[in-house]
Amino acid sequence: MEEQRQLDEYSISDQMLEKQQESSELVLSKVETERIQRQDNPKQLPSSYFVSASYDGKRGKACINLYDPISKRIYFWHDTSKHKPYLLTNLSPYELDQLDRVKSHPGFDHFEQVEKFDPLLDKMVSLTKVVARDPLAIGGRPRGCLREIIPEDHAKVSTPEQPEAKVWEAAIKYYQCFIYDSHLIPGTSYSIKNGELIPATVENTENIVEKIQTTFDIQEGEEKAHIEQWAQLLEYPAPPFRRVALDIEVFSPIATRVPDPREAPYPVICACLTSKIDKDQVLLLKRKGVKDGRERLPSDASLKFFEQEKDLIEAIFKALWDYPFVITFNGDDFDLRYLAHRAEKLGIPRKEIPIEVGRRVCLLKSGVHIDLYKFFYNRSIQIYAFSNRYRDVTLDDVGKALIGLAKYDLNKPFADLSYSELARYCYRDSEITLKLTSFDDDLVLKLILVLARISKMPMEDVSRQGVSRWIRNFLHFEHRRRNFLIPNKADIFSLKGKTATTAIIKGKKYKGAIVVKPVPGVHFNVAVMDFASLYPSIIKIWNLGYQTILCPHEDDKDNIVPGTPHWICRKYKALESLLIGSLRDLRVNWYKPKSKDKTLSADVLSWYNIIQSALKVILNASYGVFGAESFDLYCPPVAEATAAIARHALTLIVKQAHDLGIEVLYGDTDSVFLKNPSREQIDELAAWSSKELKMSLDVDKVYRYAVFSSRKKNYLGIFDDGRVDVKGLTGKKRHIPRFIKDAFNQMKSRLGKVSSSEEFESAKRDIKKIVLDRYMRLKRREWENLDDLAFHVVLGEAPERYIKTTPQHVMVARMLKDRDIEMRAGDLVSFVKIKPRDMVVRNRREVISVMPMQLAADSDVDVDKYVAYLQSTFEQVLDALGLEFDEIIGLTKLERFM
DNA sequence: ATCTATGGCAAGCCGA
DNA sequence: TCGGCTTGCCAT
Repeated sequence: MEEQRQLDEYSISDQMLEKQQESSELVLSKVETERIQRQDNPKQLPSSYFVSASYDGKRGKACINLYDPISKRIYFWHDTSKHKPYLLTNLSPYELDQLDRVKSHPGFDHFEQVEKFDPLLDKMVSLTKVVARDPLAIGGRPRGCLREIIPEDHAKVSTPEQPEAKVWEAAIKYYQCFIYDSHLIPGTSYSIKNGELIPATVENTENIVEKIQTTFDIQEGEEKAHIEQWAQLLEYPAPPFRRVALDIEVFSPIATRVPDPREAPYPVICACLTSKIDKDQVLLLKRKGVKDGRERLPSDASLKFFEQEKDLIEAIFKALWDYPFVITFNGDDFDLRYLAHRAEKLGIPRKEIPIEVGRRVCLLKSGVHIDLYKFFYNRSIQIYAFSNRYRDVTLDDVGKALIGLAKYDLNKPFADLSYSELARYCYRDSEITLKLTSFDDDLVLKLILVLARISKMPMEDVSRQGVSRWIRNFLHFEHRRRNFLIPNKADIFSLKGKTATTAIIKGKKYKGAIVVKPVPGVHFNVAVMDFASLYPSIIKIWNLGYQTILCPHEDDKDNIVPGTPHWICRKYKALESLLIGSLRDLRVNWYKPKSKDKTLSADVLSWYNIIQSALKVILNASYGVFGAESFDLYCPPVAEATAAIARHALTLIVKQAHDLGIEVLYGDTDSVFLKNPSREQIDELAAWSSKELKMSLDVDKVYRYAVFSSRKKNYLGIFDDGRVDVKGLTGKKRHIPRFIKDAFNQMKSRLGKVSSSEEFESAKRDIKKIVLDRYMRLKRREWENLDDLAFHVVLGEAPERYIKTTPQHVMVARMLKDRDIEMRAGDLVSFVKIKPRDMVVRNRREVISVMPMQLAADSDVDVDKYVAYLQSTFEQVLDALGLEFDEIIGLTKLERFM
């Protein structure tokens, strides 16, 4: 059966390929029509991945995109049930009847009475479900939708003593609503049998889930059931993704300016489509006066010239119709948007354009578009999935950091490039884009797939939206599954919005973590113990959630969170606690250890590593979202309680360590640094933590020695193998000039070679030499390259938005603007420090002490400023080593006199 | 339209 | 001149 089906699929796709190859022009629409018909609502479909969802306005139905990993095609399935968009309201059908604009609303369908459990009020409530024919009738339009009409109109007809009309669940995207109500899980497989969608199961998965279950035998009831459900999702295999990466280049008369994609005023001059499986395509537009050039393309790419831009674009579109996954870097805002508008301008009919242009996104009509810029821009992804390995979210920087592939350097504008130079440049971009999805066994796409499963979101959304949306959506899913009313943000806040602690930082909502003052000096044999996943553990163990904190039960008011007046419910388990807690357990007790288990095959290891990093990303954000106003279940006391319990736990651990006779050198939030502890002491402390705090405290790392100054969040830790952890020191910050950073790194590697206190003396001598050498080179103005002295600071905002002060990098941006170089929020500004001088900047006289790199000369440099930087950078470490900067350089002054 | 949190350090601006 | 405030970058 299986084989037969495969053959059929392949023969169909082969035929199609041939057809397309026969004549590349005009046939497109015919072929496409045929294909779309075949793709649309097949009566039968073997197990295929639910990758995306949308609302089909023409049919008034939710539409699911299914990716068949065998034929490697996308198929569409439309909802066959009577599911419709709706909202909930406290008005009865009778009351709603009085509101003219409701029943006469063109999108209105009918009323239903429903019972839901309200987690805020802790009781069942009777509500009316107002069902509509299309989602826009519920909300989404600027005016005149039901979610606004109901409260507005009711206020007009009701008496003051009547309760006001409220609506719930009225701002949920329709396809999400459909996913929740139908219990569909994006990222997993479904087959179609006789037109109906059926969940698919994989036998092998079941076995592993069983194994996981036995690991968690200690857990009981609900918790265990959830662990099992998550495990089932996560163990489910991932398909091979058939994909193409696209990059285009557009002509621009002004070299520094990228044409506006909404206008699409100039021709597309080059496009590259890279898949590495099919033949890569380089498409070039013939233009007058352009040289061929000599640069060579990889032999597996095919080069094609077009006389007409329209033909070139149609060739791109052919691929966009064909591939189930299309990868771009900034395609939402540029490539796809430009192509769509340009195509329209050239008279290509709308229905032959494969792109759906949205306000902020560009989606594909027959596939999934992943814009890697959006994905890598996500701070949680940047920090927790890729440990800050890339700094700027540019193709060049991300490419260099993750796959070691940089963009081609261009030293002239596009207009001056030969065909081969242009092709090589564009091809490299598409190559980087593709490889960013394929490295480490398709890590990025699999990560997106796993996140789609957890969050219950389509792959497109999960790759574009932030972690707070992911968390919100799986909580929404759970609410619907249990017939819980999803509360309004305002209601949570008015009932449970007040925090009771004062933050140390001005302007913050509540008090955060503790940092233990470090013991300055050099300490040998330092063990760092930390709580595994502290905040998620607290949320789990203390049953935190908007429902359970400050609950309405009198007899729970004595169940107090230490350090706060808040109390916690004992009667119900909070959904947040349950879901975040079970994800935590799975990561800590299964996926994290398994991802390091050498007995597993490479495939399984890499898959487990993907899962554990997906969990890490979610868990690390899971506390913060409760303190984020943008989060739909915003509940500051939950965040506050989490932080308070963490302070409590850390304080107790520090005290307990002390009682066990261990010296605590330092601690931050969830960690304690222990000086030369014995095995027994470590075990005792860990045992005490499990018993008294119900949290596991493990040895995270051991330093051969650590160097502390008196500053918090500032230290060096040297591992046994000579690697050096540098935390918080100025020498590692990215805005510091390379000239200083280099010296700092020399010191760092020298410290890595020290293995005993006896060896310190010679290391100190070398370090003195390093510092002195830098100092002398500065004084003698002996730097190799002015760039080495550049500071690099990111503009947090647009230059004109700095009102209160004018920081140096902003001054630099303004100086550049006078020379027509525009700097925007997020740009990195590079400058050197100079002796103060008067200058006119933006028509104002200013005293400036900085100079943009573009304008600076060696003679401008204020050497003493750099000496001061050298001093402050090194003092953070010299302090602890018993060295003095002044002495190091003072010595030479004497010597010079002698 | 977009958005997890707070704590800590260094530098520089700017008004008292 | 001092000290509060703003800014950016980092730790967790």
